[in-house]
Amino acid sequence: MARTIGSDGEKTRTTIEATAKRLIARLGYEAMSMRLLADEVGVQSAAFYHYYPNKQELLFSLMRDHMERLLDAWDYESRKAHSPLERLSAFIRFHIHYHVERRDDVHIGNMELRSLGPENRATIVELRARYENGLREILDDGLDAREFVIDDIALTTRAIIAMTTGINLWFRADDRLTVAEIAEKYVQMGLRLVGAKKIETVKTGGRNVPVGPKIRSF
Amino acid sequence: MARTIGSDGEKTRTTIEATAKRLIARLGYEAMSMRLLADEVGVQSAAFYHYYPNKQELLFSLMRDHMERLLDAWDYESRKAHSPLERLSAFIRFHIHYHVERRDDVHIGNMELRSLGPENRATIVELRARYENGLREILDDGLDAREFVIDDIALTTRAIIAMTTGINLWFRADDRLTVAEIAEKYVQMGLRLVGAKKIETVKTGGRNVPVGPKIRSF
DNA sequence: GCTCTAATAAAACGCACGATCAATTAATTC
DNA sequence: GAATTAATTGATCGTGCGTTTTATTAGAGC
Repeated sequence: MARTIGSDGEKTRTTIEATAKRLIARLGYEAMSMRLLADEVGVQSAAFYHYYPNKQELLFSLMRDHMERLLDAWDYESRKAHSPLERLSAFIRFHIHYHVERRDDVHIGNMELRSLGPENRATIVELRARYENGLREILDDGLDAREFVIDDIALTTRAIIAMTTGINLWFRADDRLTVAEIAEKYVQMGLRLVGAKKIETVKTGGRNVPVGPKIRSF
Repeated sequence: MARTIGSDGEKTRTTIEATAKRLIARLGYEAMSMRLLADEVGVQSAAFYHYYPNKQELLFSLMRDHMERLLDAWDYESRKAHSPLERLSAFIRFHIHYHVERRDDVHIGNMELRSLGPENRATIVELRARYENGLREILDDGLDAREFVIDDIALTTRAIIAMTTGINLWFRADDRLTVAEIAEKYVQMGLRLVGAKKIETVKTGGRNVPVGPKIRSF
């Protein structure tokens, strides 16, 4: 046998990517063999090399695509909020929702940096830094506007990223809290961390809109 | 050749453990071959099996020993502090110092859970939960004593653990801040997170001793 | 100094790995 | 409907894996 009936390159490529994500997230890149991947996809292992030159390139492609989608999504989302306080809340909500809903991507992004070659690793590290800078800018602006009280912006940035990303380590869909509830609790913790107070909001047309006068912490 | 001059079981065992830690932390468990390990230790790969039944048992042993040392160390350290506020500060300081000074152990503990078999994994997960409970109890007590304002103890516990453990992702010894300075900044962030205020302390005989009356947040 | 045990070397086992190659068939194009 | 291109198989390559077996030597105990 050779080409199979109903075979479709685009479909196979998509299946390979989805399956690889699942397997790498569960087993780790090194532990996922090309034979297992091919089995799960339902093709011979040689078919893979029609789509990628090698295993490493697949990993890199998955990680880079994830980071680019993440940056695009935040870029789009960040336009909706304006004051530093709103923007920080929006960032935390966005980060949590995006990460919890893409566990495999995020897990691979966090665990498999070391499985990348030096050049590929550098590319991903740079994309991560760019994402982190999105948060850093918010804290900077909030400090300038005297809305936040922050001792060390770099550390606070990392602390907020770490504590929110950490949710994936324990969150299960059948947890006592929904993602949205968890996100709100983390927004509160984040606001505490930067010395701001939680503002009251109402849902208006699917958006959270602040109520009452702007609160300054001092 | 067989047994070599000056060979000493205890010394070889120690070298194997130290080398394995280094290699697993850098390359990952799956990516570290027994031949490389043996090469770095300076023996033939067969010699390893005089000390461990297999590769998996080595990993489990490293992870379990690390967790037991961690629990013992905190058990000892925790006796020194008394009020919830002091205890939380002590926990954060301890956690950061211990983790930054044992990067390889911690990295393996965080990254290689999935490389363990189901039973071994369960054992380590239980030890981790026990450690986390140490922090949870502090938050519980602080809430009971009205010293802390916490919305959700479970989440706050995880947030503090995540943000402090995250330091290892970026800290380098030649950073602009020393470990001690970083620890103090995280203590402040931790206290903010639980709605407490940082207490002034003086160094007295190597210990941090609070100054002035106890501060209540309400 | 002999005996016993601890610590290793050297070689090899069977297997699974990532990757390649030639052959073959389905789908597409003209 | 022939020619071309896309998609895949099946077999195989060389390599490196974790582990085992056997033999051998160094050190410890009496």
